[in-house]
Amino acid sequence: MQATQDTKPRWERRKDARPQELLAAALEQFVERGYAATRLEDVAKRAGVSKGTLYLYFANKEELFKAVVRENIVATIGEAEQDAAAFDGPSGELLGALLMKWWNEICSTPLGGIAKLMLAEGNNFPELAEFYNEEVVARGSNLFTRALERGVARGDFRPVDPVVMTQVLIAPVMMLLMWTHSYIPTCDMPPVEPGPFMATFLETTLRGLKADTP
Amino acid sequence: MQATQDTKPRWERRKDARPQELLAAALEQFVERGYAATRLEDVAKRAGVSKGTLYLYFANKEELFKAVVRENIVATIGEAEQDAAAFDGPSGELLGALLMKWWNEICSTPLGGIAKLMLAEGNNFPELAEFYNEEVVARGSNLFTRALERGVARGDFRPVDPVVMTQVLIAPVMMLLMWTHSYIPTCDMPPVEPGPFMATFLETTLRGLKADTP
Amino acid sequence: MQATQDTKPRWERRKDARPQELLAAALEQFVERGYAATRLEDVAKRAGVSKGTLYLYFANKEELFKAVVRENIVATIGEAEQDAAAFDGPSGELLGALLMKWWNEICSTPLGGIAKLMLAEGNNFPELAEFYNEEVVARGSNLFTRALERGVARGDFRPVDPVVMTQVLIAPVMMLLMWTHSYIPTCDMPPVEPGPFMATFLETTLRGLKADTP
Amino acid sequence: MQATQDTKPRWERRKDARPQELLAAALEQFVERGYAATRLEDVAKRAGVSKGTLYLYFANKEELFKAVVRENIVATIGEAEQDAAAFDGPSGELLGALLMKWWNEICSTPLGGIAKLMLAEGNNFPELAEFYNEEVVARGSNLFTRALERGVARGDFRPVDPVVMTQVLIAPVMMLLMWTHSYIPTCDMPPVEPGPFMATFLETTLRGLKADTP
DNA sequence: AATGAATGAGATTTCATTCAT
DNA sequence: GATGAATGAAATCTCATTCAT
Repeated sequence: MQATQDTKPRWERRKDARPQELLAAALEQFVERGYAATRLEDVAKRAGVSKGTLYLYFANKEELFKAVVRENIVATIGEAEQDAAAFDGPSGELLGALLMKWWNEICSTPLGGIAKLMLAEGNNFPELAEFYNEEVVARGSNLFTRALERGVARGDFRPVDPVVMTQVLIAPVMMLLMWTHSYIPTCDMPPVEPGPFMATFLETTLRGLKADTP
Repeated sequence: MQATQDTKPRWERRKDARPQELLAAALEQFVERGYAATRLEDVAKRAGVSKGTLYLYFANKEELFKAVVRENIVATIGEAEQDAAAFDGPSGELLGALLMKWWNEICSTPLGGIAKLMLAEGNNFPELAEFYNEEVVARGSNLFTRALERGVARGDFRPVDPVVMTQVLIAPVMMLLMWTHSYIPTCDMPPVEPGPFMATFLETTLRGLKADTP
Repeated sequence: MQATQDTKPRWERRKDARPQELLAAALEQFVERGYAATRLEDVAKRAGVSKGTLYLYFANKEELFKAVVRENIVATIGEAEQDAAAFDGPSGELLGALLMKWWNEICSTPLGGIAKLMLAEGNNFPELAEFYNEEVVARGSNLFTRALERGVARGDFRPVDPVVMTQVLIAPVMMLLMWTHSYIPTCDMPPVEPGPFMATFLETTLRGLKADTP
Repeated sequence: MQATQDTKPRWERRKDARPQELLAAALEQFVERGYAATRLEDVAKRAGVSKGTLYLYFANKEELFKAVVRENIVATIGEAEQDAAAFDGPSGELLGALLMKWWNEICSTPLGGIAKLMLAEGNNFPELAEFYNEEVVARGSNLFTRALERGVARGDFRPVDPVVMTQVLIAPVMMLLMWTHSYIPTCDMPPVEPGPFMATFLETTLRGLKADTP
């Protein structure tokens, strides 16, 4: 099992691994510096290759970025969709679970930096914005909207507009993400601590959503 | 004519008048394109002057940006501090008033674009970030934290950590601001509408903050 | 008259002259190296300016090239059109005059290098080819075709297809142009000498065109 | 099977076979795109081998090009030299036959593209130009010059300078070749059609060459 | 012999900043 | 004070050539 069944010569295994290494380096660099400010040479240097090598695998900066998104984010959304469909219990719990999973598996990881970046630079790169909205934002929002509809239908929640409420729910987490990936940590501000923030937010919001008891 | 009621020497009055136009143009351009992507040539064109003229009044791009912030945002915060100190009534109302004022007078105006920009690009320009935190973020947050402390002290609110709760309160408005100034409006997503968003958010949060009734 | 009526300061006169200097440098460089092999840095160096300066006057390499063509060639064609319209005499003379003028004023000058370049590289730059055909080739060919039609109509020439004959007439001059602007002069081949070539060609062709005498 | 009727050692036979495919691919690519614009990767792809393989057979791009010329053009010239020596008849016919053969067997085939390319890019690649002139241009021109000398000596042609007249004869065919392999066919110009062009050219030129009848 | 991943010099283009007028 | 022409460093992308396997 641990003995190598891999019969390929080393350099060929290297070739297979190369795109992953480049994508990892690109993710780090994009998150650290943003899209426009990321120089492909730095991505290359981080991956330990030359500028030219990047172009063997990705046609240009834009395609590199899209590949990072596809590789890292799109996949995760599918899982969450299945989790939500399978859930059976009070809607407050479903909502809390979705939000925590979203936070823990995407927002708090380097991937969160991608979301920040899109919000920050989407205006200047319309094609990327469109791509990101279709592949990520639209599908992600849906998850929460459906959970809210379920909650209202079951009487778990007071009646709210599920689309607007989705935005209200998403906003604090997105903002926590923005702060986490922004200059804030390096400043003398009282730092935003994800644990207490999420707890306070959830407690407050789920209380605020609860159906009025007569 | 040459007698001056204005105590400033003449060249300084001139120096006072011209920068206003430059700052207005710079604000618009920074909001539209972000800090890094703003070309000084476009700022100059918008102000109807030459590129060189900008350098007569501002040492470089960074100083121009700082001047924009000082000119537009710092002043407004003082007012709000006074309003809050003078308020006498239920803390829920105070909080709601502060949040709405913040939204209406800053976030929803072009100035909101500056906040977005700092969040988005602060990492790449640490000196700007530090400046902005000291002059804007720190003083602004304080307002909300004190209102929360007042509410808890008066028994208007259930006991919460006022610093964390400040972050939870600020987050959705900041996020609304991000969305308002981002690519979202141009996409096929259901648009985020400030009115319903703020209403839903306030209703939900103030309910969630209310002291438990025995 | 020779005292300067020009009231502009020197640098401003320089500004007006600048585009001309750049176009002259570009013409030389394009002719010497071809379109693709011309580096804008070399054009700049030849004009004694920096790379960036070129972009103050021409949006990119393609526009620079088009400007060279417009500035130098398009104008000359208009003149020839008027000359031809005004001509009154035997068609053989008209044809000879047109061919000699074409050779003397365009083909044998650096401008001939542009024609060579288009023939050589047009395939790789379709937009340039289209531009050049519309502005130069189409209008130029017309001149000869009309002169041939006139000659046949007047009985100066035996009946020939004027379009095909235009091509046959143009071909040797074009080829002389190609040779003149090609590597040939630097080789140990017997050089092609324009004077005898044109004389021999005209003599032969005009004899061949003459209407049969009964 | 292993007994060889072929006297060459085995590795040399192999080395003989493979290059043919590479040369064919290189010819096509050079003709299609020119020398400088031809990427060795495309040549390799066309030949169905890897880029590295090219370097096993040809030291570099330049040697590859020379091999293409040797392989395809140099051989053909020898044949024509023999045909001309054996010809017995009126010099007009000989000249016509040589020109038509040249057109049909070289110029109108892909090989014509090589001639175009040399004329177009020779300036930028002096070593190639020298090589091409020695191997191709000099020997080719000779054929026509000798036929003209023969015609003048026999009284078939009026007295002309055979070297200059060679250039005048060659020029239209070369030009037809240039047009055939240039952007012209793709333009809205009246296309140059080889059949009528050659007929018109030959008719006109042979008439123009004919000795004056007393 | 054959591969194809990797390299790095070099080309076009952009833009904050300077400075002669 | 005001101008805007000029600069040159830096970013993206290309491709002939090399070399480990």
